[in-house]
Amino acid sequence: MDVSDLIDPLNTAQREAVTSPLGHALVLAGAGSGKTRVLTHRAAWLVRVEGATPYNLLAVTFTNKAAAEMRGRIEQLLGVSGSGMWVGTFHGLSHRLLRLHWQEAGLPQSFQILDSEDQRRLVKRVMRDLEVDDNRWPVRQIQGFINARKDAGERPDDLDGNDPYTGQMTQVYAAYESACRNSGVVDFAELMLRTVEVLQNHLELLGHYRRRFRHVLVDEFQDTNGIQYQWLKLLAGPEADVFIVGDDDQSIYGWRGARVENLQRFRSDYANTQVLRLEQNYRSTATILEAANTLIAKNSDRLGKKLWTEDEQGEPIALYAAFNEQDEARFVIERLMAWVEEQELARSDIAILYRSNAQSRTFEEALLSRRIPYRVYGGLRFFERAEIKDALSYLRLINNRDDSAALERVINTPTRGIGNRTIEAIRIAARDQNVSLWVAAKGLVENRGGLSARAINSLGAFLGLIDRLAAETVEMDLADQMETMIDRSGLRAHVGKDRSERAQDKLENLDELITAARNFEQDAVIEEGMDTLTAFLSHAALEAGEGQAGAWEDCVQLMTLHSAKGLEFPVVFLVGLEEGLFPHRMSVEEPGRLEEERRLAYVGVTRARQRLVITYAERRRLHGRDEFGIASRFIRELPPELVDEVRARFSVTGPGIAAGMGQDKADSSVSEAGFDLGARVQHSRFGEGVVLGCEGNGPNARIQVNFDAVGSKWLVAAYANLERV
DNA sequence: AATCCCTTTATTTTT
DNA sequence: TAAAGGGATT
Repeated sequence: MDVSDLIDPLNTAQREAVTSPLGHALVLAGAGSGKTRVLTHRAAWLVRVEGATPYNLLAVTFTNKAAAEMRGRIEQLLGVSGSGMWVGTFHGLSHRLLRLHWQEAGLPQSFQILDSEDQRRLVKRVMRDLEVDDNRWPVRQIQGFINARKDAGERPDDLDGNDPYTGQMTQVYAAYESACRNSGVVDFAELMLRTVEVLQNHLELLGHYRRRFRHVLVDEFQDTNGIQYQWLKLLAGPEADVFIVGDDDQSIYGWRGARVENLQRFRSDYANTQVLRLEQNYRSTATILEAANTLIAKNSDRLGKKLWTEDEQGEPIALYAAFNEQDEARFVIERLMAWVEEQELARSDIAILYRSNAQSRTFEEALLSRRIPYRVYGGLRFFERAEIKDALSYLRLINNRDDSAALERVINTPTRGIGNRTIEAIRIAARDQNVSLWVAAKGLVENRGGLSARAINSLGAFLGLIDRLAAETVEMDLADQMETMIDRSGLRAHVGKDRSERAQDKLENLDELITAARNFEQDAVIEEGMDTLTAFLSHAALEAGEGQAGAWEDCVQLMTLHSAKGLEFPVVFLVGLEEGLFPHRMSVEEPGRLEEERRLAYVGVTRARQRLVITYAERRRLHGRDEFGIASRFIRELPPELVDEVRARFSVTGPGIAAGMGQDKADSSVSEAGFDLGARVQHSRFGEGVVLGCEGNGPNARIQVNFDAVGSKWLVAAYANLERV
């Protein structure tokens, strides 16, 4: 049997992991050590050498993107495609299981999935019903509580609500649950919890899956939470071999319930776990790697791992202390422009990484003004847009009239004379009779009870419209159904009336949705027992799509450190390394959270392949006021000999006097040798220009001047003989 | 139903 | 600062 294609591309440690004897294995895989390759090759190895079939595999990850990549690579190695392999995200696989066993799970056959926004709205509505003051009890906080409880596997009955806080939270939790039940909807956490419960309560199902899944593989294990761990433990029965890959140093989601301890716990729960380490890094230069190692060594409680590379030393890490955030952006962009030109780098080879989203703005403005294409990751995703969710809500109602979350969303969108009072009356009726909003509304119309004739009319018209459209579109294919709903509900006209410049975008989004439906119908493999509409709605909730179109253009990449995990770039700018910003002020108090920030810095550093530039601003406009920043402790924790400081202040009188920029003239001081950034200067040969920046100090200081006539030039300050104009 | 004005708040995010 | 959400106003 020839397995050279599985084995040859691997190094010794990777090979040892891939070919390890059956049994449990924990692979501690450092950044850039080829963990996805190990995982996929292991899966293929199990089938091609150990006699497993794809049917015996369960492979789990966190994101749709990672799952798709994993599936693709495994299928490629096995030479099969479209197999019945269970490869997917925790939520996707749970969803699949619940669709197959909806009866055992106590769900309606066409149950729908609430995304976070739907969930928040529903929690809020429940709170109104219970008359819980949302000033004292912020909705988001309660939503967080509910999800945290579910992630820990706890139902309201499991909670001890003796103290007022837990008592109040639990009351809302319980009411929220019953609202979900009445509507036939589940939230993301519920997908996990309900799956665990079905398996616990139906041993025949559990036995079936345990007999099937002889080999369980899990990626990014450090990101698992309590319920996901339970889920795995259930599905991977005593007969199964479990192969997990993770990196405790890249655990950056503790704040949303991820438990790094699960790595340790796995080792003690699964006897004879073989622990393997992947420490050879194929991504970064020795300099970058050494910096990363030194930084992460400051954390305690590590499982221990030290990355090494055969790569060359590479360039030192550049550090730039900017005057303020604009100067920071200016520096980053000039530097990246120079590299794109000189080294013929693609713009997409360059990433600007920051701690928080708000920091992207300054960079966007600077990039925009120089007409450099860029792409910001994150933000609103396609299926999360308001007009898209409105359209989907009409379909949800067609699918299931009791979906109160959907009804509430569209009952007066577009406005059709059903105001707050009417909706409130429906809610009260629904609550009193413990029925869905749809049933309550129907009752009100039939009994003509308690509402003005006008309200009854409007409401009756709405109910009739939905019923009629449902009947008329039942035979249509999904895309036609979608189009009919968008048009006949009046949504398209409503969206088109939006007299902001966004109306056009929104209309295009609606068309895009119809196209998405058409493509889905053609391409998607639909689970047994699910109709196309249900499948599409689930797909929309589980896979919210990309944030921005236009990804094909060669763009500079802007994203948070969190979203950069798993990616790599030849050039990385790590910006805003100031105390209070990174590490964030909200994380510096507790040692545990500070360590997570440090891991985040580690993730950032290890994204870079060839060049890493770190910047911070000595002054930054934050929440409308000027804040003075000091360099992040993470900068000090890097080995100084690997860091090359690019000096922007070129005062000869010593450090500490920063030349101010534009906005704050009163505060700017100019040293004898120096010029303000932005100052107009005169050169004997090049004429007049504007000072853009400078590097170095003393006699070696170089000044960059953008001359009106000849453009930007670097000049040695000592010889330039610049005169202020 | 739309508009205005006030208050509040400002990490990280996938499913 | 600025954006978003809520309440009151028109």
